[in-house]
Amino acid sequence: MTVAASRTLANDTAARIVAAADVLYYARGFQAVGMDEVRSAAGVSLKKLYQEFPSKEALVLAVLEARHEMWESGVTSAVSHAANARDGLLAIYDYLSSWFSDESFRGCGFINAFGELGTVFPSVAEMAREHKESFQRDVAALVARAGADASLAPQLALLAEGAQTTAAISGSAESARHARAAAEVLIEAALAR
Amino acid sequence: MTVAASRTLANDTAARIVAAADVLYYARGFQAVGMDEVRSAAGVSLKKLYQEFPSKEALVLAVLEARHEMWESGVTSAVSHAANARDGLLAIYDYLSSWFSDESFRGCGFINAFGELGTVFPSVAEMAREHKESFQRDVAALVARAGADASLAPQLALLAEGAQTTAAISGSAESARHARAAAEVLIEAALAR
DNA sequence: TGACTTTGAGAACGAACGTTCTCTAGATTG
DNA sequence: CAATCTAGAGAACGTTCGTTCTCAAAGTCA
Repeated sequence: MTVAASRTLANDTAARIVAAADVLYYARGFQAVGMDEVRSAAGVSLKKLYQEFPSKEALVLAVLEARHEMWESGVTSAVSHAANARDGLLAIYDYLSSWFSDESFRGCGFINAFGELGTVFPSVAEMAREHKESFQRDVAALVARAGADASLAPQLALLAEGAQTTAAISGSAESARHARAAAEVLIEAALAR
Repeated sequence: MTVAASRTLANDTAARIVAAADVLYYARGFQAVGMDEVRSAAGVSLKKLYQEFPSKEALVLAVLEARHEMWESGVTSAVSHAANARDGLLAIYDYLSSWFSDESFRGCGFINAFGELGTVFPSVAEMAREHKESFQRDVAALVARAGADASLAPQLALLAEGAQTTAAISGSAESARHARAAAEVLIEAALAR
């Protein structure tokens, strides 16, 4: 077996483990899902699992990393289909709306991870912080492109954050509509100034 | 010992247990704190602990109940010192700001509980839902008193929710300022219509 | 083929947790 | 005082979990 092939195989295995763990962790919480259940869902031996991820903490971090990339590419894709920066900002809330409508939606995985593991694994808290900062930067870039004052960005981000937790707890996707409506008012006011 | 005295004693004991558990649960998470640690912090025997709360689930629910009442009275007090309904709405964000500045602040306890225990204890998920609905009603009542359209209420609530999670993860209280600034714009726009 | 390495299945281990049980010392009551 | 009840301290129990270890089967290569 060539080096390239073995690396691909290893990545495939790791990706399969991460995908299985992500579904379980997100649906039921990190502490409620044991390594043995991940092993079973991923169809892999416990030895291989610990070979790819030397501890549960490492696996959790890999899952969050993958989740961050999924989020980032989802937002980027939604924004890129908009005609201009203003519509791009609003597209974020449409993206949220479709996410909230997904049957498996259970809030922001990073907020959940922060609350559950933030104190026991500081690395998890830091990863959540990085994820949120990354989103803030994305919004700030769009706000700048739209020609609005920079203070608009954290306000729009707050609406997105609030919509996520509200949708999770209420079980309804309507918070995305409310967030979008509020964002429209804030953007209009910022552009009129 | 009279019936009244024994009831008071029982309530004192229960309140002490709840207060100790609240501090521990909020600071470190529910699953990270065992019954024995609660027992030790409350200075009570394990037998008495289980006599007051027959299970950890019951204790968690009592802690959330107490947290809800603290939140409710804090908001009510902050709002009541405002000159009018509009200022009352803004006072909510000032209240959040002072809460975020507290060293022990670690996000909304209900959001944390929902993420950590929502799937294993449906009663916890329902309690979080009730808490958030209660807040929505409070905001809606203020919005009505201010004479603004009812659609403003969920928008203002989203800002408050977003500020809480953002403050928790970022470790900064500035999200309360951003939320307040956005709320001012939304309220002004709603009243001008 | 035959020696050696790798792998998978799952048993095993040590720790932690929620909950219950035991035992003893002190309080209560007739 | 003697008999009975209560309550506290913590041992014990059964389970779960993260992690490691065992052992036999399969694969590799000279």
